[in-house]
This record gives sequence, C-alpha cells and structure tokens, in this order.
Amino acid sequence: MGPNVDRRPPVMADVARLAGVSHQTVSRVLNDHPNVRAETRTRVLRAIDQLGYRRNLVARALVTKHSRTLGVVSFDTTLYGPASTVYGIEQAARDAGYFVSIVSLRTIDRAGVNDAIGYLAEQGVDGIVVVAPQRSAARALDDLPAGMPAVAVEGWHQGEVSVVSVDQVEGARLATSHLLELGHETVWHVSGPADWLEAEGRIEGWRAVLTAAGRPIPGMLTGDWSPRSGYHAGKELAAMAGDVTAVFVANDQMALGLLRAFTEEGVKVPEQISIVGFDDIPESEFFSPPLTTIRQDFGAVGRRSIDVLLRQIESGEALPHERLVVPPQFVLRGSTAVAAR
Amino acid sequence: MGPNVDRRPPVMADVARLAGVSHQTVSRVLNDHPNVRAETRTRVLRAIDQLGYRRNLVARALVTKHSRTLGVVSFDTTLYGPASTVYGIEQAARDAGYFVSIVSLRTIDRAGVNDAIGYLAEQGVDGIVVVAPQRSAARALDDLPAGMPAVAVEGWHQGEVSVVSVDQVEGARLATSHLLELGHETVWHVSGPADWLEAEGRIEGWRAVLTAAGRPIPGMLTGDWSPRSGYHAGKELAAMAGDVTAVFVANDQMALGLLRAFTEEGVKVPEQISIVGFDDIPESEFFSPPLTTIRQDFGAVGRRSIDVLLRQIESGEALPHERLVVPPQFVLRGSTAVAAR
DNA sequence: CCGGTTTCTGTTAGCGTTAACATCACGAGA
DNA sequence: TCTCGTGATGTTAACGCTAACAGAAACCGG
Repeated sequence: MGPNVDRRPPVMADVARLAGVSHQTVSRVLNDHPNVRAETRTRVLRAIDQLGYRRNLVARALVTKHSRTLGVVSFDTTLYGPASTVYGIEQAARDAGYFVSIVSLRTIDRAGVNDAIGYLAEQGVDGIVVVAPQRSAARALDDLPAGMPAVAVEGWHQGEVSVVSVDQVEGARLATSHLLELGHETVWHVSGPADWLEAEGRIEGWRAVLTAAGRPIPGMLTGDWSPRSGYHAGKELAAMAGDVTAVFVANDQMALGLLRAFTEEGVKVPEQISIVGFDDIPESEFFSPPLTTIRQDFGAVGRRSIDVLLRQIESGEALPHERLVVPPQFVLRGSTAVAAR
Repeated sequence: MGPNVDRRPPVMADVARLAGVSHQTVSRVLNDHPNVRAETRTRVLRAIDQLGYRRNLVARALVTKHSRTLGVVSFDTTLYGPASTVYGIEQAARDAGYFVSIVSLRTIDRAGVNDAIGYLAEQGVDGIVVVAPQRSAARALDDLPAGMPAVAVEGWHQGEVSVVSVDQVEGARLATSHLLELGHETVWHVSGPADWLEAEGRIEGWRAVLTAAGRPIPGMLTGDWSPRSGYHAGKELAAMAGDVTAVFVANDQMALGLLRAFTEEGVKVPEQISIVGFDDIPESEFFSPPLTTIRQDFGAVGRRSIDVLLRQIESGEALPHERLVVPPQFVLRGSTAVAAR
C-alpha cells in the first residue's frame, strides 16, 4: 500500500503535485485560461485523469459567488401542467450549464412560497423560477430577497418580476369561437378553481367572445381541475337536457370527467353536446371521442423563462421586467360538431 | 445615508459586530449549541433579524463537507410514474431537511446516467437517488463514485446498491389471476418496451400465473407505454375477433389506447373483452368503462428510498444493501367481467 | 480563600477554490 | 549588452463558515 490509500477525494493540490505545477495552473487549465503552455496543459489533464479528480463546485461557488444552480418553486409536480413546465425548465437550464434545485409545494400560499424562496436563497442559487399559477403564490414574489434575479411562470404581471406564460385568454377565445362557429347558440363553461390565474384567464376569454357575439352568458360551473370534479359538473349539465349544446372545459382532465358523466347519462358527444378541453394532455387524443382541445406548449414556456432569467443573471443588472406570452394552439378532434338543427 | 448602504448581503461578522459578540458566538446560536447565555442568544437573534441576515450554506458546506442536498437522476419526469416518484422523493427529502437537485434525462443510457451522477457529485450532493427503470440505466450504478451513498428506485438488485421498488411481478399476478378467476381461458398481454425492468417484471408475473394454471401463453404485443402504442395493439387484438377475451395491459395509458381502438372496432368492453391496466393514474377511474387496474404507491416508494438513503448518509458507513418492496394494490372497476359463455 | 471544575466566549486555523499580484524566462529592439 | 514587454507560472490572500483550542468568569467543596 502506498501512502495515499485514504478515501478523501483528491483536491487541486494533489493534481498539482502529480503534474509538477502549482494548483493555480491546474485551476487555469480547468477554466480554459489562455496562457498555459500546451505541454503543461496535457500534463495537468493527464494527472486529473489519473487521480480521477473532480473539482469541488462548492469551494468554487464560495469564491466566485456563483453556484450555477437555479431554484425552482412549483406546486404539485404530479399534475401534467406543472410537471411539463418544470421539465422544460430543467432541460433549458441544463443546456445552459445550470443545475436545478426544486422545491415542490404541497399547498400553495404566500408563506409557503416565501419559505421556499428563503431556503433557496440561503442555498446560494443564482436565480429563481416561481411557477405561480395562483394569486396567493404570485403575491409572494413581492418580497423576494433584494437583487435576486427571478422570473414567474404562469403568474401575474405586476411589474415586480418578469412573467412568462401561455396566453390563456387567447386559448379560451379559440375554444369558444370554434364552438360558436359550429352554430351553437351559446357556450357553457366549467372553470378551474377560483384563485388560479389560469382559470381566470380562461373565464375572461370565454366571456369576451360571448359578449362580443352578443350571446347570453350561461351560469358557470367550477371544478378543481380533477376528473372527478368534471364528472360532477357533467352530471349537472346532463340534467339540463337540451339547454346545453356546447361546453368549454378549463382542462382536459375535467373534460374526461364530463365525457364519463355524459356516457353514463346517455348524452352523445358530439351529437348532442360538443366539448372543448384545454392542455392537450397525451391521453386526450384517445378519449372517446378524441378531445378537441387547446394545446399549451409547456416546453416553450420553460425555455423562455430560463432565457429571461439567465439574461438577468448574466447581465448582473436589474433589467426591465418583461411579459412574454406563448401562443396556444387549437387542436381539432372529434368532440365537437355542428349544432343540431 | 449610513456607511453601510452597499448591496452586499450581511455576513456573520456583521451580525457579530452589531450584537457585540464574536462571529463564533453567532455561529453557535445558529447551530443551537447549548453553551450560550440566554441573554446573548436573544441579542444575536435580534441582530440577525435587524440585518436580515441569512447564513451562507455554501460556505457552511465547504467546511462541514455536507451540503444537505440530495441528487436525483430521473427519466422523462413528464410521465405520471416518474413524476409521482420524484415528487414523493422531494417531499420526503424536504421533510428531513434536505434539498433536492434534479437531473431529468431526455434519453436514458449508461453514459447519460453516468454524466448526471458525475455532475451531481461535483456539486457536492450528500447522496444520490437514481430512478433507473431500465437495464441500461441500472447498470450505470456500478460505477458510482466510491463512497457516495446511493439508492436505486425501480431498479435492478445486483448487490451494488439498495433498491426500492413496487413489486411488479406481484402486481402482474394480481391482474392475471383476477382475469382467470373471471373464467377467461387465457390472458393476453400488451407489454412495455423491452429494456424496462418494470415491463419485464410484469411479463414475468403474467407468465407465472398462466403457467401455474396450465393455460396457453398467447403471443405478446409490445408497446412503448404511450396511448398510441396501446391503440395500435388494440387494433391488432380487435382483428383477432373472438380469440381474445381478456387482456392485461402493462400501463393505464396504453389501456386507454386499447379502449379507443376497441370502441372504433365495435368491440365491447367488458362484454366481449376484459381489460386490466397498471398504475392507476388519476384518469383511469373516468375512462369508459372505468379501468380495473393495479395501483402503485409512488409516494411510498419515494419516502422509503429517502429513508434508506438518509440512513446510509447519517451512519457514514457502507451499510448492507437492502431490497425494499412496496406492495401493489388491486383496484376493481368496470373494465373486467365474467367470460362470455 | 484557594485549586479545580464548569460555563460561556473569543481566537486561530483551516475547508478548496479563484483573483490579484509577483516572478521568471525569453526574445526583440536600442 | 541592457532594458523592456510578453507569455507562462508561482505565491498570497481572500470567500464565509465551523472546529478546535484557549482564555475568562463564575461556582464549588474542603
């Protein structure tokens, strides 16, 4: 056994000794500094390889003040929307050479979001992405640590931070207009829960189109995004018999619940009632009937938000706050049809 | 303006100065050391509060060699299974006072997993959870950095690391037995992609039950977990008319595809063909018909894996490798029925 | 009222890296 | 030959924290 059988991982000094240079030269090689002789460089690289040396990013972060880690605060990453958004964020961050530290909140409220942001700040993240689809969460952005670069996703634009989101209002317009164009007298709406900004945007777009067309605005049903709540809404709507001929549902999962309720009640989709969903989850295409819906490009949202955030971080300045909007896309399938005569 | 208007966040020394103590005393207060006079403690806490001081965990990690951060390597966290598992892991980790750094792989292969593990090791994580549902990924665990605590989720037990997983074989047994008990002559299987350990376990359980019952083992169809692949499998099965009366599908999404294909082909479920899925995604209950399936408790898997990992980390020793198995649960709904006479 | 404990608090020395500056060798130009 | 500039390398000092030890005050029994 040689003298160096200890388990302690090698450090820069060990590499330097083996390569016969100073630790600073090793640092220079690692950071691609120009003024290193080619022969020295290869000698250092060989030593690194031989020892299996990995640089200690914690020590590096201490001196550079940059951890190359981004914090992400999100809510229930089990849901398709948040999960996809976070995935997009993570991919974009890693492509840019950043790590991602995630805090996934069980319940979302100002205090919880604040705690999460605090933890991440202590941990030394270079910037924070808050997936803040609810008013209460969005408000927590007001008391970010001073000078911490941040961006809100699916949030509320109040001028405090930049916001990247899918244009919910436009998506709802697309859905509602489509149904009106098919000749339906009016369009019912099953909305998401009250506090959610996305739910609000979808209600707004739906109302706007009906108002502009001079159509009556039917009473609105409210769900909680779950298939079950859609199912209950569907039962109610089915009971209203011929009154209802078109429904815009705030997400695909609830739309599935409606479909199930209608099947049970013998209401034919799209013959008797047309349905449009929102999200375009991978399952929608295989519902019975396949669901006409509005696609959100979560990947694009993630990428754009990282763009904005990195620009802030790398400029080192407090850049003017932006509002980036990703357009939604209408997807025609089989759950909508021309209104019955 | 006082002398201290700079943007630089306060450090321990600033707190110490304001409280009239040494920085070490501040450290002691922060770390709940016993030997601090109560009066001193409150004075320090007041100073911390006044300055809005937050400790720098990077500096702390450098000296303690513990970052209180766990690394998670996963594959496509957009899918319900991985997303739920990662969510469970994150919750359990945070409850234990750890952060979670996530690397979400687009494609899973040994090199990719190795890179991810390498990055995380550089970053100074205290331990690593690898969600390794594929053979190729599981193999990457063989070359973990020496001494790095690790646990595999849904992986392969080779003695190199501890593994936590749902008992796939048992789940498949439950599904297949249920169908036989309903009087079906045999059970067809639409499996997941070849390289996946979960797919293999489900095939094994399915085969075992048929063999034990002395039933013929029909040719197996293979999908890729997507609803679309299930749809194609469904078309094939529908073409085989009366031969097929019962199908065990390796996940709920593919089962949805089958349902759709059968609807298109006029095959009635469960009257003509019974179907059992796997996973119990939130949508399954609202398929038409509601899907009989096998529930996996992803939350439990996440919690158990963090338990195992933290035990390793906190003991500081290389503990014997364990194999923890979480039992699956049979969920009876409407997609299965007694075999037609 | 003194030595020896028990609190409490302060001082010093790192952790492994990068930044800033110092040094050295070498060749070009005077 | 002597300087001077330039590229390559080494030396030193942080970064903000905790560990280890040192010292000062209070407390105890004999």
